[in-house]
Amino acid sequence: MTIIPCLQNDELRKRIETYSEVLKTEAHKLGDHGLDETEFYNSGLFRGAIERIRGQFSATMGPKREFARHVLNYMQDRGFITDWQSAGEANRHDYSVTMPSGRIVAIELKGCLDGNNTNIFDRPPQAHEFVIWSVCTNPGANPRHNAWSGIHTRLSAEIISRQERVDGTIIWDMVCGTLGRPCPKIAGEEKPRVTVLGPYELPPPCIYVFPATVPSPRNNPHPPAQQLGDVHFLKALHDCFQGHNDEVNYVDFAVEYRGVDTVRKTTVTRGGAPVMESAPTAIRRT
DNA sequence: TTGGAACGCGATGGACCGCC
DNA sequence: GGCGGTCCATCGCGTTCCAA
Repeated sequence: MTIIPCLQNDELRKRIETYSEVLKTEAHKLGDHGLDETEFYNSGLFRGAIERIRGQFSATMGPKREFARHVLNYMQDRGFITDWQSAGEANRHDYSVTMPSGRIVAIELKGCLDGNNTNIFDRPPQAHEFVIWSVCTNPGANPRHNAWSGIHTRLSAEIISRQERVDGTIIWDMVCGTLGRPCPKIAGEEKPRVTVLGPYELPPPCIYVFPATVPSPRNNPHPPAQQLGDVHFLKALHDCFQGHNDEVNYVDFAVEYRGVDTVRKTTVTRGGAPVMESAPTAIRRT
């Protein structure tokens, strides 16, 4: 068992690696820069161009917000949520959602979860629920690495060290269910659970439910994960997009002191069985 | 010694804001 | 409206640490 059912497309990964090698060795033949091979690779032109393209991809939030807008409108149209609005640039979170129960949910949109940026979040004081939603638009990314890195390496350490509660994480985007990232949850189904939503054809989301309280070595060393129904937005998303109960992931963190270190053990349970468990790993914060 | 995990940093673009 | 500065976002990579 693994932390997330889907996996990196191995063929695509190999093709990316092969192509990037070609690009590195043949790039001087492209364009009209007028440099010979040695001059080209010494000029910084190649490195600069690569960084510029990468930055353009990284900084483009448009398609991610478009995806979230489609999903939230769909949920609102069907009564799973009452209302939603963009939180605006002044706020640290991206969306504020009102549930039929009246609860206010703050949603923070993130990328692939691997990287220090995952740790940049603030739970707004008015939120009854706070959810982090990973929208990874890179079909070549490794979902298993990113899910584990995000939940254990980044979020668990941040939740514990900053005492900031996160109710859950969603790993689900427009690449899910495409050829680049086929969804094992619906593979082989006679009638695949696909929701057609604007330009997207979406399998059920991958949902991770976190504890209701922040773990603390002395007072609260091992709080259990909440039930899905405790986090209204996650339950609504699960129901709206045809999730099965045995597909929901429950995450808990056990913390303790070991010498000068605070260590945490992250456990992910799905379908009643542990699917991933870390060793007790120290939180390093300088 | 080596390989992998953890995590901070670098390079860049986009959004916003104030000033002219 | 255009320009420049600032802040914050992204992902990949480098460094450090530790277990095998």
